[in-house]
Amino acid sequence: MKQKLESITQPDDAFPTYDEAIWTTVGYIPKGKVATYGYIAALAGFPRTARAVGRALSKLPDNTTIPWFRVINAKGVISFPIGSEKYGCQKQKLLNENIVLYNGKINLKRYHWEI
DNA sequence: GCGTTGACGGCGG
DNA sequence: CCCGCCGCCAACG
Repeated sequence: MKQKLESITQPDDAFPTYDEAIWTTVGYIPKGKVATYGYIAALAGFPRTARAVGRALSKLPDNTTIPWFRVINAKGVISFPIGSEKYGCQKQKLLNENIVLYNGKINLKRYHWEI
């Protein structure tokens, strides 16, 4: 993985596959910060593919080191059914980084990652 | 090729 | 602020 930050903004076939591009980009989200699906898609070089980002993340193995839990939707909400195991898992990982939810929502003004 | 399916986004009501 | 509708787009059957 020799890709550097600059390649995030200028992807041009910098990655072999769409999934690789997404996973790598997600890996750049700093601890304590979050990013929306659409934002990740744009940085990876595939604007308007927010939905596909979720699909790509769903392919990750359970033991992955990629911080998939730092990706939330544009409303600042975890994109899993409230109360589901996945939901609780993601919420816990975020809390571990001091990212708090207020009424189920994360304050994007405060926690969203900006390049 | 075509219709369906999502860990989505934005806008209007 | 909370829906709901519609647009988007990569997989999958």
